[in-house]
Amino acid sequence: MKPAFYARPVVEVARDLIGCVVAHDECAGVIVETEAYHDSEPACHAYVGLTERTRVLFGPPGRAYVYRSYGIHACLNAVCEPAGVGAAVLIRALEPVQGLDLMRMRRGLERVQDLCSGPGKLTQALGIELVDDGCDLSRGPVVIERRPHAWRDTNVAASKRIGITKATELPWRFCAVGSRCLSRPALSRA
DNA sequence: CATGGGATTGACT
DNA sequence: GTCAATCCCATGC
Repeated sequence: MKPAFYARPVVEVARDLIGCVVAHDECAGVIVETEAYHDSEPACHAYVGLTERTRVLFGPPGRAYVYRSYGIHACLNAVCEPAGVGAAVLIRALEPVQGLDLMRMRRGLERVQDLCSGPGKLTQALGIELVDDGCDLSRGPVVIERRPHAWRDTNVAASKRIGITKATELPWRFCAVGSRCLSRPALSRA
């Protein structure tokens, strides 16, 4: 999608990205899980202000923000809101739709539900790495495309974000209800 | 320049 | 359920 899609409140974009398609290097999957992050809350990398790492986060919307997690995994985000605001949507899980065998090779696993059911898994499956940080999501190499017709009316559930220690109460995680490719079930306990 | 902490995953008890 | 792997980056001396 074009930058205008991302130049809106990050929580809205996180919900609207469910059902859209991420594509890179002959592989593609439908987004079934996202989380919103905003520089006003301490779980967001941009909370510390403008640094070399957060430069892309504070830049124009519609770019990829890719960072290394736990020294091992790469995680993919879509930068949102106008330039000057540090906000992004973390892509947490996909349902694979193209390039399944290449994904299996990169992951070393066979089952479809093991290929992209987590933020570190999907970047490995699609071959997304830190070199993709800052790339234009409407031009590539990493591309996000609008929802296929079959995903037009997907039911979306909101819940608390996963794996963070700060601002844990915000209901900024969004899941496609019923998907078998989520990193964790959609409904968190109470 | 040294240090500590992750927006995680997979293997193991 | 627990825990190590591993590197980037922000912070503090």
